[in-house]
Amino acid sequence: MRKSPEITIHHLANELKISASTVSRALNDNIKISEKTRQLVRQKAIEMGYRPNVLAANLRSKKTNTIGVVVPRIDRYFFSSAISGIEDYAWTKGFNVIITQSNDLLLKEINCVQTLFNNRVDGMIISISMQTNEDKHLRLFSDKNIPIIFFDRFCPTIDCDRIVVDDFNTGHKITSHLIERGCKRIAHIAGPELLNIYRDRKDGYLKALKEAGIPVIEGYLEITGLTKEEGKLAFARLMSLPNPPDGVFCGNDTTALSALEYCQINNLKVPNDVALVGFSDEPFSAVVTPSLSTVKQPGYQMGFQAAQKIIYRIKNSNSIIPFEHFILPTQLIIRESSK
Amino acid sequence: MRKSPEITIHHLANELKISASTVSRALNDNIKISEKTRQLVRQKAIEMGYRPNVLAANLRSKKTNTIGVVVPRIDRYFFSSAISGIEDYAWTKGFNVIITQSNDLLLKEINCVQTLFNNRVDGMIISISMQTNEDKHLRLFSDKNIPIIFFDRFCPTIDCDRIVVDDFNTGHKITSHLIERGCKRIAHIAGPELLNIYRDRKDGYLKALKEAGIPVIEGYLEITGLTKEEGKLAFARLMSLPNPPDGVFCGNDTTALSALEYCQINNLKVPNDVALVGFSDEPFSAVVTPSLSTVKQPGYQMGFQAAQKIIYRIKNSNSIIPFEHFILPTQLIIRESSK
DNA sequence: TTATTTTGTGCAATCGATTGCAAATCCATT
DNA sequence: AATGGATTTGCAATCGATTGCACAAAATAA
Repeated sequence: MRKSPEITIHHLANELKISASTVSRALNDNIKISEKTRQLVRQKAIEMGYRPNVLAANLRSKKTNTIGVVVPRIDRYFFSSAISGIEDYAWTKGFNVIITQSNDLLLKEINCVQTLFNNRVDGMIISISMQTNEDKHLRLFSDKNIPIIFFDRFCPTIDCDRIVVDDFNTGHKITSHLIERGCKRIAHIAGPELLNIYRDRKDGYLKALKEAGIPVIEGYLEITGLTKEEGKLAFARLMSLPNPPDGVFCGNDTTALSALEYCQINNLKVPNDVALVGFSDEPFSAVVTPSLSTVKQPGYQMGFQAAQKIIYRIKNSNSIIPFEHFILPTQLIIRESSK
Repeated sequence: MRKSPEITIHHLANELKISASTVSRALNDNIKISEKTRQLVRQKAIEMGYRPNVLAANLRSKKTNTIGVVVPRIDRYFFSSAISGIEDYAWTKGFNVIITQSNDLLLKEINCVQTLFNNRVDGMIISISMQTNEDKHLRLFSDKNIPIIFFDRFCPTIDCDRIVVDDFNTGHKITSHLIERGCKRIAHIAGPELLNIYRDRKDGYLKALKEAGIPVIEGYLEITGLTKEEGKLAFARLMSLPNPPDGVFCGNDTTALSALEYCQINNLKVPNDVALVGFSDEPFSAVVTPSLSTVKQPGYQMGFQAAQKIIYRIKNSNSIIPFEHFILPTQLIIRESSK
């Protein structure tokens, strides 16, 4: 294990017979340094294989050039594509990205946030867990004016930037679509009331029904955790009602898929016996049979934009920028399951 | 913007009328500190809301408690689940994870590695890009004895730990399976020769044919980038041969899916006209019609294990541990497309 | 030539924690 | 009470870069 002497600005300074401060300034393109010495230092730095010690610089400048990310699960397509967007933009600005996952557990989320805080990330991009019903951990950041940006799932009691899709109107759009295609009895498998996204989708559903003069039938609204299993059970309950629905708006693609599987097993024709619409446009939705109508959420863009916004805030932390709530459009994709 | 005075060990020291060194040691459970003062310091730290400055500690100790990860794309299920595994384990050991993606470009990969190096990660877990045909950037790490662990796709010229699946035997297994089910003319859509995984799969394919005494037919081996588009073209070429195959081993599930789509459009029955097997068990593979035979790769476990190994190495950097090549088993999942 | 700017560099403190070595304290033993 | 040894604690240097302020050098003006 041969020791490689790590080159510091002091080594450069010695070689060039100038002070370390000058070296530091030269490397940072400080205007007070003459072009001549700047070149000299540059040259020497390359020659000696100098590499700046990020840690020391961070300690002094109290910046880490790092943004923290908390998502429920990394391996879900919507989130991984958002992360991809975050990483791609952060990259261009020389920022690092630390990823953590909450597994949709409040306790783990608190832990993640705490870790990011301790590691002094310059900002945090977060999509909260299904259990998050408190905001104490998030205040760690907001109290210290460290930027937070929520994407998709947000905590309403924290005042900061948000990037979401228009879940309300999308829920409305989906329901209207089912009505237009002739469905008379439309049910909805919703997610936890706690989360804005599921609440909004449900409200959009209710509004569309109301506008069309369709009464909400007892038992047509299922509130679940939107897992495969819960979806299957909820759909089974719906279909064994005395008057089962002929159209179901599923809270996500996973539950729509379980519904599809239930139909296959029970010999129900989709969309003729019951039409189905999901949410998120998972990679499988386009390729199942029948293909699944769903809503495309711009995951990558949301991540990209969140990164843009947070880095902008970090770089302009002295100026007061009013918080913004970005609402990105969704795209209803009508496929076989509701044609 | 009210300034919150950041508490340091010096503040604690002042309050307790002891030295900062004692505080530091007490907080780090140094044995030379009496139980009494240890408790006192602990108490005070909580009371004053002390939080250690990770940056300062890192600077001094030359450790960052961070591992860097480079994957071709974050939003591919195999990789995102591997990352999930890495994150889950690293979490338990108090390590952070910095994620970067190469987008399967050598240049970007070099950049990623450089950044991780500059940020002084304690170790790097990497799956190389499709273009990687040099190792200079990787030597940055190996030359300085900073641990590298490859997973899935590795660079053969760098001597270090690897975690891979047995692509050769899996390729063999897939091909044998096609032979056993009665296929007489078996083609293979392979990936770039550069990558071990694709080369091994192809060699397994060839070996199985040889063992069965089946000659390799001219034009039955397509080498592609394994994208959806290239897959479709390659499959089309195969099917328009004078003597088209009745079984195709596709290099991954994406190309298997394009094959499936081609068959649907061209009215070919799967598996009767042509049987298909993919690789990776993407989420969509189980739910397409017909469902896709494929191979399950333990992405999560590979990530988890890579994290275990690298953290072990980091914590035992003074001792010499011989490099290991872990070969994890795969699971052939036979579904409708090759039944 | 002298006075006044402008421009370029250096000094030394600082960021917050860690650590080798020395010094101080404690307790037991003679 | 004095000595010896074990146990605790403090001093001060260190990690490597940044930065306010002072000062020197060069350029300009008087």
